[in-house]
This record gives sequence, structure tokens and C-alpha cells, in this order.
Amino acid sequence: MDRYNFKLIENKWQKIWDKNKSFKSTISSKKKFYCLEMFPYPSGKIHMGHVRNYAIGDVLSRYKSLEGFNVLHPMGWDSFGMPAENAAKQNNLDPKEWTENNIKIMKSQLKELGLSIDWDREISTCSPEYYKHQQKIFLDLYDKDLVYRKESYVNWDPVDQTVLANEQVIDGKGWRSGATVERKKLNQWFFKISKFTEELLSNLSNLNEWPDKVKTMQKNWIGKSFGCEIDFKIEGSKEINSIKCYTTRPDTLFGFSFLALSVDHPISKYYENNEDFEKFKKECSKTGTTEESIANATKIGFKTNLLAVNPLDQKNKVPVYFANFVLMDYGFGAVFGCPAHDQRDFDFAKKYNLEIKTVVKPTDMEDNFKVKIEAYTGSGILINSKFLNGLKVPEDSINQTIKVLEEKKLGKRKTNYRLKDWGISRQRYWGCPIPIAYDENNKIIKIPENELPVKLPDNIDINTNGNPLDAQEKWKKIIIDGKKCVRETDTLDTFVDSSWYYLRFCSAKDNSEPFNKSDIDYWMPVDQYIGGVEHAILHLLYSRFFMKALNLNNSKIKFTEPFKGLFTQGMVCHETYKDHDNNWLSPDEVISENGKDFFEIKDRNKKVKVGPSESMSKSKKNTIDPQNIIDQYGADAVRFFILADSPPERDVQWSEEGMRSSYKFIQKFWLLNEQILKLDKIQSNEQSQDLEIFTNQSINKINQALEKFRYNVIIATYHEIYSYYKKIIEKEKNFKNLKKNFQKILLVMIPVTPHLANECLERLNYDLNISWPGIEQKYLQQESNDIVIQINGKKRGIISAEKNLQEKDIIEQIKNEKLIDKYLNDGKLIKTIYVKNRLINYIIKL
RNA sequence: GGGCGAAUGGCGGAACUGGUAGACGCGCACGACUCAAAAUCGUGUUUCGCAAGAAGUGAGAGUUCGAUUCUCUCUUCGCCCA
Repeated sequence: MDRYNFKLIENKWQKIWDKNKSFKSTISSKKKFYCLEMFPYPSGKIHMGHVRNYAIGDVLSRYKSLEGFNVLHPMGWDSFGMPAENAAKQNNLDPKEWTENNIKIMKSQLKELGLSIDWDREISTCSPEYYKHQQKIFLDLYDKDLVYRKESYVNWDPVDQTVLANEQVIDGKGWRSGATVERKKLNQWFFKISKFTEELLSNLSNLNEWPDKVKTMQKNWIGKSFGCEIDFKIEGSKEINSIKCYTTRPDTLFGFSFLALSVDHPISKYYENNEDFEKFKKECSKTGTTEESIANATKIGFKTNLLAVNPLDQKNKVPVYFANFVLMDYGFGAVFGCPAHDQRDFDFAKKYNLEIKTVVKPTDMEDNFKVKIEAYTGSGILINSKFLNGLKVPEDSINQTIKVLEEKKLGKRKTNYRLKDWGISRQRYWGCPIPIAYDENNKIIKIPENELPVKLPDNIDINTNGNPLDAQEKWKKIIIDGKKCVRETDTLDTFVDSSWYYLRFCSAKDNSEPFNKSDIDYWMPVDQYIGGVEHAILHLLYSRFFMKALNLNNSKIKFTEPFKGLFTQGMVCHETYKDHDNNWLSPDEVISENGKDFFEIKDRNKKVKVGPSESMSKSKKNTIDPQNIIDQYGADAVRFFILADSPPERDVQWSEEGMRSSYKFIQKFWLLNEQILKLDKIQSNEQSQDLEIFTNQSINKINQALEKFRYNVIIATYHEIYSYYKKIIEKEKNFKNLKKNFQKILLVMIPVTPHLANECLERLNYDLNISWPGIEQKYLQQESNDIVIQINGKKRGIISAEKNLQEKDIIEQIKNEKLIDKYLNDGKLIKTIYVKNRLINYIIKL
């Protein structure tokens, strides 16, 4: 018999879907389902992570569509960004050509996977067709006072010559270049994300279909804290009377032993001529601006001649320092130091020999408790704090202290957030131009709407230092209202591109506006968003911000949360290999005969060191190219395998054996279909009740697994189905209801293996609608059950009993079969516990 | 240091709201076909034990007639934040 020729058949169905526009979505009266996977960056070829992400989304889309929903399942390209610019630099190419070429390759690869995508809605963020709308949105937000420009310190990557967001700084180094990050002052554009902080936080509780993990991460990121701002009187200077501080621990005020200021604090201007201070300031600039780098940096300070007065104890006057661990953008750039109860303050005090006054003791310690080796930050009781002594920390102490400070007009209660405004300026070429210019007085001028889009200049020299757009003198010049102006040369952070693309998909071809009301009224919000957990904070938070920003003063938009459901899938992992010189080896450079010892293929005497399985990455060379796998095994087999081995939210191990077994399954299943086709030609009137029960229960299992993203369980059920039908075939017995039931099975296989399932259905000359099969409830209830017999909770036997029997009937049956006599002989029966249709438990006292 | 999560055979993993632990797959073993091998098919596969049986879901306690599932303590690993 012929083998299943996946190449021919997959190609055949892909052409049919293309030609019929099978996945084209238009607004209708049907209920909609918007399924969106995070769109890819066009880096060259698809990788296994994409395969997994899009396989998961495709299963859902196809399932929902068969269920009768009007499904929107679009795809696009997150096509601005540094890799294109870097690749262009290295190979002397045009970023646009490089990007477009990659898109072409990756699009054909995605099509080869047989994804049910509406390609008519394809978008690419680097195309002016997309970014012209983004520029409109930018100006719209500018008009709403949600965009502003300010001079601020940024993380500066000296190698990439660009500004980095905090999260792009890892261990004080640039995420891409690895260079040590510096601090630099620049004029930057910002989105006023802080305007929605409270909403972003409180709305999290409405997102019922989001993983708690992601919600917790966002909550921590927003970092709401309750505290107090306090005015400290300053002595020793004519100009400076007081300094304002923010603190979450006002209750430790009696442990006050120094005041620390950011080097950027306004009063630093009085030290500008001080050489030592300038030196110190320079030293500080070596520390990055992330909380992490500050925590890890050695604490250093610059002592001023000022003294700060403790507002609760006028006699307590302490030195004022500039210190490298205080940032201007937290609080007011000033913190009061309480070494005994804050580790950073403790380190600082130790270094400069400052007093360490214990004011909190653990509940179980004596009143003479003293902090010695490290700060005590736990709960307890206030001590050495005069009228505050005895208060419970932190429940009563903080509130009580704030109350006292407020009464004495020395401070006031304040809520603080960790979340800062979003810096969106990038000194890069390959990004969306900011539609702004400056006149001769450096005044901000909006680019008029009829001048949009501000297109990136073509064919430029990209090998300049810093921002290539800066060197485009001709492009920079523009005349607005007869006035000579100069264009903004910063481009937008690519996170801006991805913050609203889900809206654009709804109106992908609308030339006049970013999205239109009737489209988003129907399609939005996204019902299921699927992607990697690495975007848990930034991309998802920024998208949520965008929705709220667009919604502000805009009656056109009826909702403020873009993603109703969120699913974060795990990564694809593979073992890592190294040769004896510790160079990484890729899986196709190594071979193993017994599965334990690995050798280099080019020299089989050389043993290979096998490392732990880690997420696939080019740097570790442990990647498997999906293209090779598709060529060798076909799209259905790859989809099947990538879903088979682990639940989608967990990491999955790539396994060659597993992949082959999936391929075998496709082949076996095809043969099964052929045999059923043959059998179907034999006339028969014999019905099989068991077949109905099995089929209905299997579909029921699959339904439940689909709703909960337990896609690995679906695959297991497919295997069970195969074995069951295989046994029927072996008996060469046709049942009248065989074909009807098998067709239902094929329908529920469409989401995972669409080519195979459609081909089998066609071969069987199907007589059902292509839609999700219903379940006949009567087959889900069996007539008899296995009832477990327990003695004192331990399983001792099992009987088959009629459904829904009463306890006394079960006991009668057990008695007749003398199943527990020997246990009863050894002890006294106290009582029985009966769980209908499940078990009976005899409690016996020995 | 803080937060969250996880831990089940040789491996990946099943187990509905507490009710037959180990579905399904991989691997392995044996068998069939074959001169032989590959492929394919069949049988078996938690551990100890010849067996009857006993033990068993990271460790220890607790709640319960009954715990992989609930509570507490601990260990290890992962992720996020610091």
C-alpha cells in the first residue's frame, strides 16, 4: 500500500486554502473570536519557538472556527529594530531589503506549517502604510498631553551608541552589546504612562483569563508603596532651608543618622565649583541606573558641611551626604538614612563610621536588642523611639508615625510608584520617525497631518557613529508654515510599534485611519493572546497603557483592556554539546550510538561533553532548524510533536525519537484510514454500542483538554483512538456506525493535523458537515461501573456493578462474592463509607 | 534578600471539584516476520518479592474513613524582582 506522501498532500491543501481564502475573516452576525499570537521579528528564518507558539494558536483558531465562531487569526511582522540595522552594517546592506527578504522567507515557512491565517490582513511595522498611522497616534497622544520631552539621565550604551531602557541593561551591561552601561543626560521623548498607574494596577484584578504569575509580575513592576514625605530642616547654609524626602519607613525616624542625596539633586548646584564633588559625580556616573546595579555597587558618599535636623527630635542633627545609591527619579532624590533597618544605609554607615541606632526589635527579643552585623528589616516592636515606643512594626508603627508627622505639619502621607514614564526616544535609524520638528528657537512643532507620513530616508550611509539620521542634513530640513525647521532625528522604541498592532489587524487595509470604530467594536478585545512569558511586563504593560491612552477622551473606543485572555507558552529546549576545547557544538555535529556517549561526527574518536537541556539559542548552538524538520517529516508531524510531549505552558524538550514517533503516527493513521475505507465497502447492519461510547468519550476528553490548553492530553487521546480503531480493523469487522464515528474522529483531528485530517475525510467521501462534532450524552454514561473496595482506605478489590446502585445493594453483592470475609474475620466492622459509582470503604477495627 | 511556581517510574508526562496513582508517548526487554538486519507488528515494563503480598507521588508532620491533590515546617530546582 502507498505511504502517506505528506509533501504532495500538504502542498495540495495549502493551495486549496490559499485559493479559497479559507481563513479570510469578515464581520458577520456570527459570534467572533479573535485569536492572536505575538507577531515575530523577521530575523531570517523561523525557529522552533515560533513553531510552538503558532501551533498552539492554530489549534485554538481551527477549533473555534469549527465550533462556529467567526475567527480572526492574523499575522504580521514586528519589523523595526536593531538587528536589521546591525545586519545592514555588517554586510553593507539596506535594512529595508534585509527585512523584506526575511519576511518573504518566513512567510513561506509559516505557510508551509499550514497555519489558518488570514494573510489578507498581513501588516509590517516598518512599512509607511503602518507607521504613518502610528505617527498620527503619536500626535494624538501629544495633543492629549500624554507625550512630553524632558532632559533626563539615560542608560547609554557606548558601543551601540544608543539609549537603553532599564530592562535592556543586564548586570550593568547592554543586553545586546555587552558593554558597560554609562549614564548620560539627553533630551528624550516620554509617554506619560504614570497618568494611568493606578488604573493599570487596579484593572489587573479584572483580567480573569490572565495567568496569576503575569499579573503578579506587573503588580510588582508598578510597585505601589505607601509612605510619607518629610521636610528636614537644614543647618549650615544660607541658601538651603530644608530638604524634602520620601520614605516608606517613617517609623524608623528615631534611627536617623544621615541624609543622603542624589548627585543630581537641585542643591548640587551649590557644589558645582567644588573639584572633589565633580570628581565624585563622575565616579557615580559609572554606576548604571537600574535598581540592581545600584544595589550591587559599592556605596560611596560625598560629605557636605550641612546638617539635617530630625523633625521628631530637634537635638538630633546628622550629616548630609551625596551618595551614589540615591536616584533623582525616586522620591525627591533624597532619602533619610536609618542604618539599623535598611541594608544599604547599613553598608553606608559602616563605611563612613556613622551611628547605628536600633529602633526596632524582633518581638521575641529583649529591649536592649542591638543591630550589629546586618540591618534588621523584619517585623517587631519600636524601641528607643520616645513616644512611639511599643508600637507594632509595621502594622501600627507606620500609620501612627505619619499621623504624628501630619499633626505637627512636618510631613504628609504619600503613595509612591516604582513605575516611571516610558522613555521612547531611540538614537537609531531603523525605527518609526517621530513626527516632530523644531523651529529656530528650538520650539516643538508638530509635523502637519498632510505631511505624514514622515518617511525614513532611503539609501543612506548607515556606517556612521551614533544616529545615522543625524547625518541626513537634507532630510532634516523642513519648512513648516514658512518657517525653517529641523526634524527630530530620534526614532520610536519598537515597543511602540507592538503596542497597538492588534488594533491595526482589525482594520488592516483602512488607509485613512489607524483603525475604525465598526471594526474594533466587532473584533476587539483579543479573546486569546498567546506568546512567551518574557513579554510579561513590558510589551503587555505598554499595550495596556496604549489602550487606556487611546481611550482617553475618545468615545469611539469602548474598552480599556486589549487582551481578554492571555496564555504564555514555555520554551523549546535541547541538550547542549561541547567539544574538549569547550566550544559549543550543534546537534548535527554530534552522534551517539547508545544514546549515552556522544562523539563528533567529523572525528568519531573525539568524545563530546553533554550539557543540560536549555532553551534553544544560537549562542549555544543547540537549535534545530524547523525547515529541515518540515522537509523531512512534514508540517502535521512537527505540529503533532511540538504539542505532544509537554503541556504548552511548560518548557518542552526537543527529542529526535519523539519527532520520529510523531511521524510514524501520521503514517500509521493514514493506513488506518485506508483500511477503514476498504472496510466501509462491506455491507453490514451490525451496530456497536461500545464504538459509540468510546468515540463520544474520546471527543469529550478532547473538548475538555482544549478548553484548558491541555494539548498534550489531546495527543495522548489521539493515540488511544488509533489503538482502539486498529483493533476493530484487525477483526475485519465492519459496523454500520463505523464510518460515521471515524469521521467524527477525523474532525477533531483537524486542529492539530489539518492536512492529514482533511485528506482522510476527503478519501472517505465524508457525508458530515465540516464542523465540530457534538456529543451524545447518553454514551457518556456507562451502564456499569468499577467499584473499588477499600479496607480502612486501602484498595483491596474491585467489582463491576450496575450504575447508581444504593449502598445496601453494593454491600449485598460484596457479601455474596465473599470479597472481604478474611478482613472481617480479623476485626470488627465499625462503619462503611459509600461514594456512589466510585468506591466503598469498610472501616474495620482490628 | 523578597515574591511566585514546581518536585510523580530510566525519561517526557496523565490523574475531573480529596476517591482505582503511573493514561499516552519515549526508552528498554522479550517475541513474530527475516538467511540476517532495518522497518513493521505483538507482549511486558514503579520498586522489592518465586509468589501471596508489601512499599510507593522531594523529606517530615497534620487534617480526613481516604491525600499526588488541603494545611504547616524543611530541602532542591526554576522564574521574576532586588
